[in-house]
Amino acid sequence: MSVVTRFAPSPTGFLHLGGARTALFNWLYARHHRGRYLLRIEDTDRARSTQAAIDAILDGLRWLELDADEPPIFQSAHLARHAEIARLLLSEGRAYRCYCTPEELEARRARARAEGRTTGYDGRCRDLALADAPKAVAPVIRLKAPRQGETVIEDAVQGTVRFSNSQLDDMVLLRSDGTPTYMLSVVVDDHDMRVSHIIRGDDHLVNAARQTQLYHALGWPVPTFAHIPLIHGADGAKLSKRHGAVGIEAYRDQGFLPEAMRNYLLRLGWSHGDDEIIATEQAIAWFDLDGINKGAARFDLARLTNLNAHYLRQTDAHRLVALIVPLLEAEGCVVDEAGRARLGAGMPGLKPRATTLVDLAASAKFYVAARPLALSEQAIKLLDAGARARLEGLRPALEAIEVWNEQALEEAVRHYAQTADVKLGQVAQPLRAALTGSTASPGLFEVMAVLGQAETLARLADAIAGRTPGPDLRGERRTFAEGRTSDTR
RNA sequence: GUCCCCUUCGUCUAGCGGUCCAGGACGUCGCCCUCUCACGGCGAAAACAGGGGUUCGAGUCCCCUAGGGGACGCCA
Repeated sequence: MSVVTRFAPSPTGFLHLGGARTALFNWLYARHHRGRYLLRIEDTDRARSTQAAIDAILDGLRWLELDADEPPIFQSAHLARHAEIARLLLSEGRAYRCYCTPEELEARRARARAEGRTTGYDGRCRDLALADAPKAVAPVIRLKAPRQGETVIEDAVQGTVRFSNSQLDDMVLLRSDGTPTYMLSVVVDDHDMRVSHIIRGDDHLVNAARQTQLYHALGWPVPTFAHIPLIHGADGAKLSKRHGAVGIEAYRDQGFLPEAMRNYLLRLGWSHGDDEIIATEQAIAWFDLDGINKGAARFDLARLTNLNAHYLRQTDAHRLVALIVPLLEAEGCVVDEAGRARLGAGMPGLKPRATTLVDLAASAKFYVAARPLALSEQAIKLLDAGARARLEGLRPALEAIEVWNEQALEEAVRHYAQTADVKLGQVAQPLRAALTGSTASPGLFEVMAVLGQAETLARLADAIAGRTPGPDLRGERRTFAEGRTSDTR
């Protein structure tokens, strides 16, 4: 039997982490078995489904590079087929018309709850004679579910889970307006799409039992279920409902790489021994259902950040430059070809210091910033009269360098420090402040080499002369650094 | 309230009856490297929820308790 998996989000919100991981697992499982992975948009709730949500989900999946093997399937396109199946069950006596109104049901539920009884439908219309049916109300069609015995699901993750049929009421298949419910639609679509493995959040575990009853009533083979535990927030509560609209795109905007996200999500609830860094190709080779844990996992931003830093270091300079240039331009930097070249040359020193694309861009900004450079407060403090005098003293040595490379620069600076009888740091730190506007940066000699002789000397001259942009610009710089990390648009 | 699921360091987890006075990773702390900040290297603190069984032997199997989560719609 060939493996067919699907990710079936309802477009009523954004793609959150739990959904992203469900998609990942389905995708990996299909890839591992050389099967097919499909995407189905469950848009049968016309009132709550929105195009914006559909776009957000599609965008998120595209960003994560979880491509489906066929164009997305819209469930709403199959409504007639679903209704037909409901009527088939009705004609076979496996379903029946129920005339209870939503108001009556709600009232009964409230009473049952108050009296401490089960709130499920009591089945009062189950054996209603057609003659006794109220003419005024449009009926729904409910499944005539078994009342005795139990419904057992063999879950690839949860194991054998038993539900007493007395706990499962007669679910609505077709609404009074003739549209199918989710319960009917999933079963029919999964069957029609020949889905072999249903991998989804374990909030669907009880649904699996009800759907199993439906499969039985239809005489269709039951697919393999794999209910994966939910992802909880750092506070231990369900992620999707209590953590607002943290769509996957928020992580993209915060500067995370899709491969880091995939690795993080993969290890949340699934493991392969002690392996932590698992590239996607390796994940495809290793992924299986019995590596999935049963307990819920909490989201840990520190871990995601660490993984992201790792993948950032693995990424070549060219791609990183392409990724941060838009961020730099959004901050008003003009990045021309020379700027790109500088950024690319500076990447080896920038990469190990960054954790996200956003802070990579922030720390790379000095390479493409216009002169005179904005200085951080600490940098300004560092460039006191004494420091500027030292820079002045160093200047001739730098001007005299003919082959401008790291080695020559290091020799020149160290030699100056020695002759001036000061520690290297007393020259290096002011120099760093002058060249980068900051007290922390990649290695100084690398910075100078990348900047080039002309730019280096020009920035040096600015610092010695005390030229800085106005305080308003410095304020803007701070806004840049702080604003990006908390930006969640 | 009813039903279902879960419970190993702060977090993600390894462990599928003896090799576990419980291993790895992130985070934290210390040291080293060092022109700053990182990277990196070395090291430290840190967990089997509690109680009963079963067994020669239990983190591993069973039961109970506690705690956590999920589901109970003419939503999906």
